[in-house]
This record gives sequence, structure tokens and C-alpha cells, in this order.
Amino acid sequence: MILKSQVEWALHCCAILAGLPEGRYLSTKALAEFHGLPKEYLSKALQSLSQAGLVHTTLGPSGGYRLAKAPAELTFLEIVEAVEGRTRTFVCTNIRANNPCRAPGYCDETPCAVARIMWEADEAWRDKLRSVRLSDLVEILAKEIPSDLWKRSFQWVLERAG
Amino acid sequence: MILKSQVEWALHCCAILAGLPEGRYLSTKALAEFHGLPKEYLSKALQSLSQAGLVHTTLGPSGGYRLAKAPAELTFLEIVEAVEGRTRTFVCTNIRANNPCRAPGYCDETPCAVARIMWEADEAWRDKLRSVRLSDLVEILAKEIPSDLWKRSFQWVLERAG
DNA sequence: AGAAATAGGGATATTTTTTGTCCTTAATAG
DNA sequence: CTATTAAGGACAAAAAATATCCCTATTTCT
Ligand code: SF4
Ligand code: SF4
Repeated sequence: MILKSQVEWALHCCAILAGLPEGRYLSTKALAEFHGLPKEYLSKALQSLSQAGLVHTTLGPSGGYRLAKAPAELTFLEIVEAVEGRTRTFVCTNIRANNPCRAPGYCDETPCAVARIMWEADEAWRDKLRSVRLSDLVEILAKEIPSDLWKRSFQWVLERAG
Repeated sequence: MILKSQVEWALHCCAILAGLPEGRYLSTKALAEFHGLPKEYLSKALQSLSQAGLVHTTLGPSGGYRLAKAPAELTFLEIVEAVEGRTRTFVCTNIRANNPCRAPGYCDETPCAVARIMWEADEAWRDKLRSVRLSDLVEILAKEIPSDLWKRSFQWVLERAG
């Protein structure tokens, strides 16, 4: 069970978009080039972000993406779920229904303990992701990335932002 | 990102094995029939449990599986990891290395903030699974499953245990 | 000793998911 | 009017999950 690579891509793209000046947009092409990713496929991830309402888009030259809300209002969970979907990582196939000893029709009402426990673990994962904001990430990156690289990257992005 | 169905199978099988009297074994055939699962494929899941040292096996007629330790000493995490593997659910493909502004050779030392945060969420998931013991599950099931079904199932298993 | 049942495991096949490409359409800026 | 963009549908390739089949060594029972 491995998350889609699109999750990593989306998080990185959001981190870049978080540094974009108010009102400017960055295109799929620029984001793909910056991260060395296949443009067409990255586009699908960005479309997911768009459908989830996390980013705003415009068309035409100078078009592209910007965040739909402030980085402090955007959580990791929102980004991850936009790309990865909201279905729980444990799905119950209801195998207890096959118990040869069961009364016919049993097992339909409540999910069993196995599923509930697995879902609690899933919730713990989501809780953690919900507790981290995009602004937290940007803060850490700003500290850790060498300032000359940080500046050059910022410059690179600005040159291509519409 | 969905866990393998073998995870559900393994958990259910362990729950059954937990109720097995000291020194007795239950075969793949019985476990597959009880849960309505393909015997050969379930066998792979049980082999994973065996390789992880969670169950003990014997060959021959009356052979099969029993738990290698007490249900109170066996956690959900051990069972899940035996089947699903121990790799983290977020894998870093190091896309920051593609940054056109980077100095050559950058990005090799430490994992970046994105990966660290995702790994923390992964740990939260594992922590939760580690906190639940197989005995906890059995306790809940004993409460929730109608006692006549519980008894019939127990009887069914005993008749087939070697 | 011989027959039957078992776990282990290798080889292979099928199905589903992930990853990726290609092309068309509608909108926008210059 | 042209160039550029996001959106999205159709399709293709690769990887992973889900099986199935078969052979071997071991154990139990007769
Ligand atoms: S016991 Fe729980 S996890 Fe297992 S099949 Fe039933 S509902 Fe699903
Ligand atoms: S920034 Fe982190 S998650 Fe992204 S590619 Fe680099 S190490 Fe991986």
C-alpha cells in the first residue's frame, strides 16, 4: 500500500504556489519543468486540486494555478485527499458473512470490530495530516533550504508566473 | 491507496486462532472454508504470518497453524505489517533533486520536510495499530457476536482442529 | 511400509490500479 | 487572429493485487 506519487507532486506544487505573489498564476508547464515531472500527468493531479477547490485557475497565456486560500488555511489532509481520494485505506469485504455457522442475514447491521479498529488507525493518520498546515511546511522549508537556492528558485518561478 | 484484502483475512484468521485450545492446529483449508476465501491465496497470507514468526505450523494431517504467542502479546501492527510489509506508505522520489536552480549534488543528505511530515502521519497510523492487541479484538468480538453464533463457530472450528 | 493430508514455495495467469501519452475543446491575453 | 492555457476524454504501458496450479518435504494414521 503506497500513496500515489501524485501526492508528493501535489504537495510540492502547493508549496511553490504558496510563495507566489498575490494575484499571479503559475502554469502546469512551469510546475512540471521545475520538478522534472511529466506535464500531462502532473496536470491530472492539479485538476484534482482544482476540483477539490484548493486552487484557482485561469486560462490563456499567463494562465495557470494559484492557491484558493491562504497557506495557513490549507492542510496537508486536504491536499492528500484531493489527490488520493477520501476512501478509507481499509475496506471491509464482509468476509464474516461467509461464516458457515451464521444465521442467514446476519452481519448486515454494524461494521465489525476489525473494521472499526482499522478505521480508527486510518483516522489517526488523517488527524495528523489535518494538524499540519501548508504554512507550516513553508516555514520549515524556508529554514532548511540554503538561502541562495531558495532565492534562485523564487526568482525562477517569478519569471514564469503569469 | 487501499490495504490488501489479505490484511483483513489475516486479522480474521488470527482472531480464530486466538480461540484455539492450547497445542491444537487449524489448517488453511478450514480457515479458507470458514471465511469463504480462496484456499491457495489465503495460504500466501498465512505464510507471511509464519515468516514473520507470528504463528507456528506443523505438517501432515492434523497439521496447520496456531499462534506463536499469547493474543495479549500480539498487536494489530505485527499482523498488518506481516502481510502488508514494513515500507512506509509515502515514498519519496526525491523530485526536489530536479530543481533547475539547485547546485549539483544538492538534496542528497536529509529527507525534506514533505517526506518527514508524511512519515509522521504514517507513524501515527502505526502507533494506533501497535496499541491494539489481538486479545482486545477477541474481547470485543465476544461481547458483540450473538452467543449462539459464537458457540457454533467455536464448535465448528474445534471439529476441524488437529 | 504405504496412503493421505499438510505447509511451503515456485511458476504462471488474470484483473485492477497506477502511471503516462495524445488529442480535442473552450477560454483568455496580446 | 494567434498563441497559450486548463479541462477532460480516450487510450496505452507498467506495476501491483489477486488469484490458480503444481511440485516437494514432512507428518499422521492405517
Ligand atoms: S468482521 Fe469486520 S472486517 Fe471482517 S468481514 Fe466482517 S465487517 Fe469486515
Ligand atoms: S522535497 Fe522531500 S518529498 Fe519532495 S522529493 Fe525532496 S525529499 Fe522527496
